[in-house]
Amino acid sequence: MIRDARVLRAGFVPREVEHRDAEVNHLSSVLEPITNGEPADTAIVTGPSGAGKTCISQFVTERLREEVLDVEATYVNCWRNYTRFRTLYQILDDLGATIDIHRQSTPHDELVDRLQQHDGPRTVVILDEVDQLEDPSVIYDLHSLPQFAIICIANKEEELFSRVDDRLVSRLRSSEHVRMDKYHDEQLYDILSARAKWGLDEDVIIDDQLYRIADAAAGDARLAIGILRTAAGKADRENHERITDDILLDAAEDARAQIKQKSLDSLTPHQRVVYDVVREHGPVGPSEIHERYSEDVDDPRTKRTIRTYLSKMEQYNLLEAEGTSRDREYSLVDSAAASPMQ
DNA sequence: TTTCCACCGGAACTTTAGGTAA
DNA sequence: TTACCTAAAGTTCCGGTGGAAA
Repeated sequence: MIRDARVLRAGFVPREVEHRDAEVNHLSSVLEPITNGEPADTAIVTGPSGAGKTCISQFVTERLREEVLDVEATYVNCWRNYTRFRTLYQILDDLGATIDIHRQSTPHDELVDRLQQHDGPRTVVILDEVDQLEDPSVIYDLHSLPQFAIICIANKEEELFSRVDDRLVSRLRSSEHVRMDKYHDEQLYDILSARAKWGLDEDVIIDDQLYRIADAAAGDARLAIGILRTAAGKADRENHERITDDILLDAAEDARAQIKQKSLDSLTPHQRVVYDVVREHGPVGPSEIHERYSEDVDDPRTKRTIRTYLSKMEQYNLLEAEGTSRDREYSLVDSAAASPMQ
């Protein structure tokens, strides 16, 4: 049933990108100077989740590396590498320059120095989910190094700009912006159809089912491909010749649950207790959350720390807050209710 | 309209934990 | 072993905001 599982994986970069010609050309033109050995401008790629931001950034970078011999590329997910240290470390690690760097005893400045001294080929640095950085000054660090071309990927440019200081805002505003919208259902259908063509045997899934996945994913290509992957995997395990409607229904729920579980796995034990309090008692106010949380753990953190946890979980789209002041209440985000499979 | 107070989040400070070097 | 260094996590303090009550 599954002809090529790679095609259905989340991080797969296709040979051809569907419906993003303008954005691909725009980003390619920003990186163009690199082909002549000159420094390139910083690019900012913005758009909603699943709009193909990471995909086109990697696609353009890959294509550049095919054209030019002396170009390196490195990818950093700033959600997982959210501190300045981890981001810089990840880049140095990709360049093979971290042998004698240690997490606790190497100062930040030494990592920047190390990057400055990097005398290898010009390097494209893709900073994905850059709005998740705790300390965005790392963008400034990289911006000042001409041998690195930076692609900053974020959901909303306002959120990115609101978190950086003035000197960086003025620099980023003069950067090239590539703005991307959600995919339409027809476009999502084309993407799914191409993935199904290369990844699955013939007649495993019918057009109507692909349209329903596109509809349920509501413009999010990552979710759409996730549903297709989950459905194909389940049908394969259960020895079906084709994907049935029941399998598709389950896959839509599973794909959403997997995305949520990924966020839950990144929580610390204390954060998890806070999440569970909201899950069991929400909608619930901050005072009650702290009260119940304090009953459930041996060494409770302060209210201020809990506020930081809550705000982090809001960013992860695990919780949502209503009200602005004394009427503030937190509850779980019900992602499944957003766009159920028909 | 004023006052009270829960809540938010920035800034500065402290504690913790892991690593180095003598 | 110990003194010292650093990043990360947590705490304290405090000004701003906005809903509720006087």
